[in-house]
Amino acid sequence: MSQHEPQYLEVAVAAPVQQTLTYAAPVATEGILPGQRLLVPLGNRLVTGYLLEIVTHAPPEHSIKAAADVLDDFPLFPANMVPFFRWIAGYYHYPLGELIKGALPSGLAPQSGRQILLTDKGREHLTAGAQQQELAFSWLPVLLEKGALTPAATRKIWRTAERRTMEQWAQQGLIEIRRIVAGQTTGAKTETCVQLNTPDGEMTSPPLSKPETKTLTLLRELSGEIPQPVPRKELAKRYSGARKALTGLQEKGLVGLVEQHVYRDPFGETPPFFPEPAALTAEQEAALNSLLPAITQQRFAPFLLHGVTGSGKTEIYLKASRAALETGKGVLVLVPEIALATQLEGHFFSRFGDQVALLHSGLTTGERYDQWLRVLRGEAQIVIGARSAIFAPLSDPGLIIVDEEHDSAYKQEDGLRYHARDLAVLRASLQGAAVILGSATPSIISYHHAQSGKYQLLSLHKRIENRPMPRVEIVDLQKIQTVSGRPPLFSPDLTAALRENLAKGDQSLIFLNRRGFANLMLCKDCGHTVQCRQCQISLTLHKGRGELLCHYCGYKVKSNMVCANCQSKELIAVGFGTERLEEEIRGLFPQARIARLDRDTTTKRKDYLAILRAVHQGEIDILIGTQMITKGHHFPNVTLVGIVWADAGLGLPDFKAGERTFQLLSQVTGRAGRGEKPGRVIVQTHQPEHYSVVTAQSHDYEAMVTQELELRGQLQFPPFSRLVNLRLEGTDEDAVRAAALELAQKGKQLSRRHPGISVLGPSPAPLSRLRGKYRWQLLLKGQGVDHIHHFLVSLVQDHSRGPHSRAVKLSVDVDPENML
DNA sequence: AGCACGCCGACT
DNA sequence: GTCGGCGTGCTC
Repeated sequence: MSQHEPQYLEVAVAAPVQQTLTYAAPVATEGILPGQRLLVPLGNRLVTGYLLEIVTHAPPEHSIKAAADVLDDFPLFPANMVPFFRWIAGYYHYPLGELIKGALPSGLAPQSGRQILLTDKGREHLTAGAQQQELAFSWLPVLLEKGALTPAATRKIWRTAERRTMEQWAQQGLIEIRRIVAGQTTGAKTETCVQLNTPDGEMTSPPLSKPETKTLTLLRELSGEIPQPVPRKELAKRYSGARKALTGLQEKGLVGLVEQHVYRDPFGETPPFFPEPAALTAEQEAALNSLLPAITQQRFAPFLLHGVTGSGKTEIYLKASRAALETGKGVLVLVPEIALATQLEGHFFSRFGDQVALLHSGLTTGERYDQWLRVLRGEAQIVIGARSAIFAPLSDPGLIIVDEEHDSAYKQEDGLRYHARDLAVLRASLQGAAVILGSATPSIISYHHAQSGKYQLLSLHKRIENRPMPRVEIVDLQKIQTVSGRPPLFSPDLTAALRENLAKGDQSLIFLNRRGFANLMLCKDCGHTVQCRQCQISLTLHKGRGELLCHYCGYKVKSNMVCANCQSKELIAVGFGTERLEEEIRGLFPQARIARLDRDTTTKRKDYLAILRAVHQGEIDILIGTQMITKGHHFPNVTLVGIVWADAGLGLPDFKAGERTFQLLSQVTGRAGRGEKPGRVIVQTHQPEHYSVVTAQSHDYEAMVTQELELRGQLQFPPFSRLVNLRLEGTDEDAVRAAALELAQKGKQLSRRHPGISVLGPSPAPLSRLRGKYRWQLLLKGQGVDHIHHFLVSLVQDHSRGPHSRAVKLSVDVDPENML
C-alpha cells in the first residue's frame, strides 16, 4: 500500500453489531496489522475491536473516528483467517466481532468500565451518616474502608437503581467516577524468579541469619553452573523459610527478583509412549496411497476415512501428518473432547514430541493462552484440540484431521452454534489443505457426500491382525417373564455371561447412557413427580450424594424432601441410571471389583484417568458407565460388553435418533475383544427389530445408511434438505408464544415467494421450559443454502424490529444437531 | 451489549 | 411543570 493513500481500518467490534466498522488509524502508529486488537470508540464507550483489513476507502456516509489504542504488539491470528471468520459469521448469522472474541483464548477482550473512588469531601460527609446509609447500600462500608470500589463491584451497582445515587454523589463531589479500561485478565504468564547478584558468592559482607544462609546455599545449588534465575515457588517448596529469608537477602543486595516468562506444561503428566508399528496392513497402505499425493500437492482435498474400530485409523493420521509437516505446513487435529484426546494425544506426542500443542477445555486460561502463542509463533506445528481448536492460529495448515467425525460434541450448542467438522472442511477449502474425516460410524451426511463424490472415501474394513468383530447377541426385554411384570435390569443371559467372565478373570463393561440412580421421583400418595423448578423436566435421584438433580440446569434439592403437592414423605424412585446399575451389580457379584465411569464419578480429568488406568492394569473386573466409556479406549482384556437398554434414545423427537443409536451401539460394541481374546456383546432392548439395533448387531454400517437415507428421503430431512431451527426464549411465556406465532406468520408469508422453503411450527420446544426460560421453536426446511440465508436474514431482521425483540431472545441454529 | 433519546405517568 | 420509568434505535 502506498504511503500517500489514506489508511482506514476495517474493524469487527466485540459487540453484537452485524456490520464491520471503519476507523482511522490511531495517531503515531506504525506497522499495524490485521489480527491485532484495537481499543475503539463505539458510541460513547471504548470496546475491543479486531483489525480485519487495512483499506483505502471509508464509507462516505459516516463520520470516521480514530481508534484509541493498539492493544497488541503482534497479531493474535494470521490475516488469512479473516475470510474464514467472515464466512462463519455469515453462515451462522452471528456478529463477526463476537465470533472472533469467542475464537480467541478467553480473557482477551478489554472494555471500558468505571471505578468509584472516594474523595476527601466524600469521606468526611459519608462517614457521618454511614450508620443509616449502610442499611441502604451494602457496598458503602467497603468504599469507606478501602477508598474505592473495584470495577467489577461498580459494574454490578451500575445495573441497578443505585446508579442514580452514585451519579448524585459524583455531582456533589463526594465520589469520583473514573473511566477505566478493564477486563484484560490474561497475559503471558510470568513467574517471580530469584537471581544471584554475586555469582562467585562471597558470603562475607553482612552477617546472615541461619535461614538466609540456608536459602542462599539452596539457591546456589539450583542456579546451576551458569547461574539461572530460579522460580521463587521452587525455593519455597524445598525450604519453607525461603520466602521470608529472601526479603532479607534482597535488602542486603545479595539476590534480585526478576519476572520471567514461562510456559506451563499442559501435559499434566507424562503420556504413555506408543512406538511406531513395523508394518502397515494392506488397507492402511491403500488408504495412504490415496492420501499422501493429495497432501504433497498442497491443495484442498476432502477424505472420509471409514475404518471399523481397531482398524488402525490412528496410524494413518500419524503418517499423513508427517507428510504434511514435510511440505512445511501445519497439522490441525480435532477430537471430540478431553476424553479422547488422552489416547490420540499420546500417539502424536510419542511421534512428534514438543511440536505438538494442546488446546482443550481442561486447560486454565493462562495455559490456553500459552498454547495459542506457541502455535501463533510457529513453535508448534501440530495442534490437537477439541472443537474450538478449529480456530487455532496456524498460519498455513496442510492437513486437518477430524477424528470420530460423527460425534455430536463437535456441535457447539450455545452462542455461536457452529459444527467444528463442517468448519474443518471449510477451513481446508479456504486454505488449500487436505482434510480427513475419520470414523468407524461416519455421520449420514458425510457418508452421503462420499457416495456423491464430494469426499473421497477411504475404507478400512478389517481389524488389525484380522481380529474378528465381536459376536453380538440381542435380548428382547419384552419376552422376559418376571414376577413384577416389569423387565429386569439384567436379563438372565447377561447375568450368566457376567458370572462366566468373572470366573475366567476377564473384564466386562456395562453400558447405559443415563447417569444417576432413578430418573423419576413419584409421590406414592398423590402421584406427583418431582420436577425441576427451572425446567420442564423431572429430577434424577443421585443416591450417593443424597440429592435430586436436574440434568439440564444443575438445580438440586435434598433427596429426603417431601412431596411439594401433598407433603407426603413417601416418594418412590422410578427408573434407573448407572448409579442404580452399580448397586445392583454389587449385590449380584459382591466379590467383584467394580468401578463406575460417568460425570458423577469423574469431575476432573485426573479422576477420569485414574479409573482408566485401574481398568488397564486389571484392577477392575466390571466397569459400568455412560457413553464416556465408549470414547476410543483400548482395553485389551475386555471380552464382554453388556448394553442395558439399547433403545433408550429411540423415543426422542429427533430425526437423528436412529443414526445416533446405531453409532452409540457400534462404539460400545467395538470395546469388546480388542485384545487377543474374542469379544462378546449382549444387547438388551425393547425393539429387537429396529433397524438401528439389527444393523448394529451385524456390524453392517452400509445397511444402516441405506435404511436411514431412504427414511430421510421420504421425509425430506438432511441430507436431502437443509434445516434451520429458530429458537425463541424468554421469561414471559405469553411474549415468547406471541413472538413465535408472529415469526411463523412472517415466515409463512415469506415462503410463498420462496417456493423451496417450508416453515414448520411454531411449537413449544421439546424442553418447553429450561433454566427458567420458556422456549418455542420454528423449523425452516429448504433446498439451496443461499436461498435459506436470504430468507433468514429478513426473518431475523423482522424479529429484531418486532415488539418482543428485547423480551424474547431469538437464536438461530443452522444445521441443528439436537432438536431439544 | 450498552448507551442515549424520547415519550408517557406521578410527584414536588 | 420535571423526574424517572422503560420501549426503540444505533454504534464507524
